Amino acid sequence: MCPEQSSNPRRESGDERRIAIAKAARALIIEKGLEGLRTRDIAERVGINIATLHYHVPSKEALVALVAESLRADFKAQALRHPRADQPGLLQLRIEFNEFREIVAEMPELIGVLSELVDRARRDASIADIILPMQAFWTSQFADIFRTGIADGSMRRSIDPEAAAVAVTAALSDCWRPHRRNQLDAVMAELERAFSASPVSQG
Amino acid sequence: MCPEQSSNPRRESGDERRIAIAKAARALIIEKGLEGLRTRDIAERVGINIATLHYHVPSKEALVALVAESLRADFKAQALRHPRADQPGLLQLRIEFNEFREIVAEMPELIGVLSELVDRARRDASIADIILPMQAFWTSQFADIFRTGIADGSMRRSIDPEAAAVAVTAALSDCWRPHRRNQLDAVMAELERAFSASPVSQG
Amino acid sequence: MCPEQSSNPRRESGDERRIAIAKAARALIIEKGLEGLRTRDIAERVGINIATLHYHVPSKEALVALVAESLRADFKAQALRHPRADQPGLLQLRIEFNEFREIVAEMPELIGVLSELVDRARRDASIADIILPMQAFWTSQFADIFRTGIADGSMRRSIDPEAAAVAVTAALSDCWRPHRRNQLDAVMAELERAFSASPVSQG
Amino acid sequence: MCPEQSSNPRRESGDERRIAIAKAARALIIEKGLEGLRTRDIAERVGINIATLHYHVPSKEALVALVAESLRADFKAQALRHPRADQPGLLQLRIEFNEFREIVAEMPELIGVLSELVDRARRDASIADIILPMQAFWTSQFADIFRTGIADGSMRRSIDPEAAAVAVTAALSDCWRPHRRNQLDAVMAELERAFSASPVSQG
DNA sequence: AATGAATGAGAGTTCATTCAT
DNA sequence: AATGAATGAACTCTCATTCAT
Repeated sequence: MCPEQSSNPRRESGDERRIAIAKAARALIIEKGLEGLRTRDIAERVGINIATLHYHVPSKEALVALVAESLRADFKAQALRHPRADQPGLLQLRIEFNEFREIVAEMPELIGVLSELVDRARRDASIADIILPMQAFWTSQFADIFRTGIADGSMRRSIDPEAAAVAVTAALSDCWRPHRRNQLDAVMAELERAFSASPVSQG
Repeated sequence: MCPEQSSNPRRESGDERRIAIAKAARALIIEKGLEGLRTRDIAERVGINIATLHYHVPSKEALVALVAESLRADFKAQALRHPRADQPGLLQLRIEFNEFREIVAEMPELIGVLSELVDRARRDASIADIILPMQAFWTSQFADIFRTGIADGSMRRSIDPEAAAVAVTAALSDCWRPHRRNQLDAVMAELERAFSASPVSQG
Repeated sequence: MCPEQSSNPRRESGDERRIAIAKAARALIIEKGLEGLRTRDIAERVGINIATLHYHVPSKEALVALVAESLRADFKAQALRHPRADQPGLLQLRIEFNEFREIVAEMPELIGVLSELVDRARRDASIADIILPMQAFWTSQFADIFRTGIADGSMRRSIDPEAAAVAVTAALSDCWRPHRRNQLDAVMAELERAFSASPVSQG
Repeated sequence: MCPEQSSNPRRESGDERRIAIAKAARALIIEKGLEGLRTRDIAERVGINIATLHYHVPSKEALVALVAESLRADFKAQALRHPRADQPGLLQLRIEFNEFREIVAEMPELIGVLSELVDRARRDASIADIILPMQAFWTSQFADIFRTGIADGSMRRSIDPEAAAVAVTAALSDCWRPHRRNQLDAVMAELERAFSASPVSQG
């Protein structure tokens, strides 16, 4: 929230600056959208000159790629925090949902920036190269869970793992949007019921 | 000879021009994205001068609102073509899916422009005023269907109508994107199974 | 000299503006060199906004091409003023020299701008396409004169017309430079002697 | 082991660095022109940091002066290699032409950089101070030759030594340009005929 | 002697908008 | 209703130069 919070020394190493630039860019993408992103705003928020920004990140295209990369790094790091091996599929789904809740809570901009980049990936191949594999990876994680759940009997046998995974990631992405945020829990609960095997609860 | 020749006459009534402008703008939004939309490109495509465009649509903000309005008009028109009263909920869901397939086939840009505007609505209140009600209307249609289906027994009783409706619209919107288009049918089929009452198919 | 001499109305036709832009650009190239040419300086001298300049001439590359074109137009116009058909070669050479003196007097910047563009033509194909033919045309005019002079006996028989033409145009171009200007007449006189047939004056 | 290894050591004496910088600058002036010369490109080619370059050569103006100086040094060295005292003027002219051919062959960039600097000298007094004397020296060498040739009867008596020298240096400079290079021999031959006394060959 | 980081000034270009006709 | 010309504000990017180490 407070852009000048960090010590902000006159001189920092290149890596630190690049990280700070990516962070500022992500915040600004959330505020103004990717199309409203201005290099001068980023520089100002980082506390450096516009020319210094270009020293660290040579072009706006490279800047967006940097943001995409930083997104991927966070995403992977998050994915590694919750091992779910050897657990029933339905439980794994719940774990994954909790993980998503954590992401929304701890890095509220991650999903938002991601969906901006997904949009741009449609028209920008260099973004697509970074973003689409991420999206595919996320989807494939859910597909794996569905396959596990079908096999261990915790999920409905008729599930099409790939199609279900698409539906789930789409729903989660959509619920990230502020006007949907309050429906996140209800949607997650509905998705659990939709894929759960338990015919009992359906009476 | 015929004064109403539609092939780009020098002078057209204001309404005709505004419709042509909205149409050109929608096509360009699909091509270049909302952030890549340029008033000059629209004018060129319509075949008028940039100043003439501003005569008909006073500002870019008004232009985007015009696009949103034209979207709403098409959306409502489409919604009225398929009466579904007095049919089982599950069948209504299928009808709605078919309707979506028609939209994708006949007006492939409608959903794309809509999702661009939904994104922008987050940061632009004047767009939100037009777009969010549309989205809400679309979602509420699905919620109604789910309520009907629960009541008539064609759908799973445990459905949360609002949450399910959000999941469905999110999945459909996501499948509109080119790289998901080929998964549309599979996702629709999966959604039908997910909300259908039939315990038989689940063993 | 006085940049604001002309009436400088608020609005002019595109052609008039383009001519004024080319004129201002030529003057500035003489003052600051082609590498010191700034679009903002041109706009200021013409009395228009920088964006207006870009309205008339879309890019700096196009601007330099415009200057090259304007040079060619002036050059051709000048070439047509002095018919030399049916005269002895040596006399034609004198006429050509007088013509050059007129150019230096009336359009002192023409040769200077030309030689700047010749330099740039070495590294810029789009300039080369316009400038090199001009230079070739100028050289070929002298070669023709030498051929005539050899045939009619007014010039030395051993002349290599092409080589002599190169030497003459090089010498004239060089003498255009301010620090050589005062030697122009002496050099021209020397060139006349160098190619004249009259062995008497040498004997 | 050998501390004076010339293959780009980390630390070199100031003079060596300055020589390397001048050499790199000359090559880059040929490639991109004086207006396309960038200090960063020079540093990169020398293999040093941009700040290090500024340590050795404090400003770009000083850099261009350094190039001019290095040009003068090479020029003088070349001039001393061919003594022509006590020979007929026409033969001296041929020797001088051969010398020019050697320069073009051995240091092809020397004339090119020189003519770039001559252009700039028009607008830059500090360059003019170095370059114009060089040019004057070169011209005066030819003027001396012409005076000798007139005196010893090997050249046409009507020659104006100064004017002829200007014409010759201009022609040679012009023929240095790539698109004229193939005409160099023909132009030199023509110049020899133009100043030779031999009326016999004109027969 | 050398360097990574930083910077002010300024470059060309773009764009929605307005003016005069 | 239409248009060519004009514009202010803002954009990304470049470059010679300087600072701290």
